[in-house]
Amino acid sequence: MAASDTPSGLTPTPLYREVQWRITRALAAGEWKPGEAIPSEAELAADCGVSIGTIRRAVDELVAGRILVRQQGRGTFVATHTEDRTLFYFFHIAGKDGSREFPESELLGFRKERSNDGDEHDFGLARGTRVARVRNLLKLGSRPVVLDDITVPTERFARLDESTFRSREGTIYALYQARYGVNVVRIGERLSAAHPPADVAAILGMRTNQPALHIRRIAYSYNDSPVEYRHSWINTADHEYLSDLWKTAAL
Amino acid sequence: MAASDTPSGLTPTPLYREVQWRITRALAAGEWKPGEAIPSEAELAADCGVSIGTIRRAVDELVAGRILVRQQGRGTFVATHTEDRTLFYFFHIAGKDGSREFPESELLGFRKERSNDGDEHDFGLARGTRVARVRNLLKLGSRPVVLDDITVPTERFARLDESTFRSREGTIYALYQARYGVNVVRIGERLSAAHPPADVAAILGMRTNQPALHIRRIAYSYNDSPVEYRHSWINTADHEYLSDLWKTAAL
DNA sequence: TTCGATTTGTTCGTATGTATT
DNA sequence: TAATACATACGAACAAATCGA
Repeated sequence: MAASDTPSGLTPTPLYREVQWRITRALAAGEWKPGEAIPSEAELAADCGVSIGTIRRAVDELVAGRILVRQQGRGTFVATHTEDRTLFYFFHIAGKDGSREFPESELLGFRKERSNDGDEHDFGLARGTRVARVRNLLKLGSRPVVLDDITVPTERFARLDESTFRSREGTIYALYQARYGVNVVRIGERLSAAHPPADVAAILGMRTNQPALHIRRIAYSYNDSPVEYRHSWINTADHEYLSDLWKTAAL
Repeated sequence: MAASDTPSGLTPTPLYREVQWRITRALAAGEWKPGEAIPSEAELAADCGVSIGTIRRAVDELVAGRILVRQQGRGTFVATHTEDRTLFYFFHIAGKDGSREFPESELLGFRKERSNDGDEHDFGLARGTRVARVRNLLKLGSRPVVLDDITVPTERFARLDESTFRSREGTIYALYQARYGVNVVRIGERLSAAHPPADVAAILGMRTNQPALHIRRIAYSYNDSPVEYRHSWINTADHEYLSDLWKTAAL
């Protein structure tokens, strides 16, 4: 690999980071699809003209970032949105009794329109962008707990429509991944407490003078490019939001 | 290092993990104090009878878990509770305008007593344990935002008293670390929305029918041993709770 | 200021073990 | 069984940062 990017005077970028970049770019370009194996370490080493150790070092960080998954004897794979992964990294709601289950999903609304001042204010999304609006309810133990109002710019999602959403199997991010090649790898969330709007309260079986948890979420794909925006309302009568599930492996 | 722990039939524990264990035990035993350097990689390698590469592998995970900090040319150090670290890993409140500042702290109460049913229910802390109760207010921009009700078993904190708390410099975790050798390395938090109790509302300048963010926090030291329990109430009129500041380095 | 010793950071190479197909 | 792929471990060499003589 050409040791090109040395921004004059500064210390040169380590080889393993250049390799990491290269892999990330290939991932973003859809060169290897979710669920597929990427080339073996030996192959990558040959392609990049570096040692296997350097490849491992590059892949290590992508594995830590849950972008790739290694399996001894099989290969290294592009991470997919399985239920397990969702439950652990993208769904932070648990029962106050400690229960941790996968939610049922119910599509309540779908429409297409242009983004407005609210989107710009809440998420920094430029006004006038073509977006789809999705209202989705999540139930736990057959009771409504989370209401998601999703805004997704349609640019990266060709021919996104209601039936696609309604007939999907698995999670919404799995749909993005399988159908549109958009891979959500990280989310950022900002939480506050507030009284829910009347329509939301009605859906969640709350009164409007009861406190609810409100979340603004931005979902990112490779290279921290944002792909989806969400307002969530959560009835925390019997459930909680978990933060720092961490346990960074480090005993 | 003796390859002892091979639970019969299962794959043997990797060497680097045994080394990691050994380092963690030494840390927990206070062999190296926060801020101090641990022995050099070459030294550790000699002591443990393994190669430097294996030492690096062991230390890598501890660095990822923010238990150790490496500095090229200087050495590897036990992490300390600086303001920067606190702001990033243990204080998740930011202004809705995006501002991120270090809070002022004000001690509102201190007493010692025995733990009760509430502690057992909320945190699984055994009844009748000797604990200190600390009420601490955090202000942002000179306005009250977070009220912490802290419960800490006094077993690991010899001669903990109010004046120690009041006259401390820096954060509470820095106090634990500097004065009692107790190093908080990880926290787990559970969030919900609720109406604040009257006394809390008064302190935070809220009405009791306004929604507030409530957090149950458990702070852990090495080996996931819990050292402190906390109830926090947050006025989210102008502030939010940030989750997944992540950016796991993985571009 | 210079220099040398120390320490971590990067890269390479090799050998062997374990899991999968 | 054999081939493939990742996992572990060792060693060597040099680069870069730090610090004290």
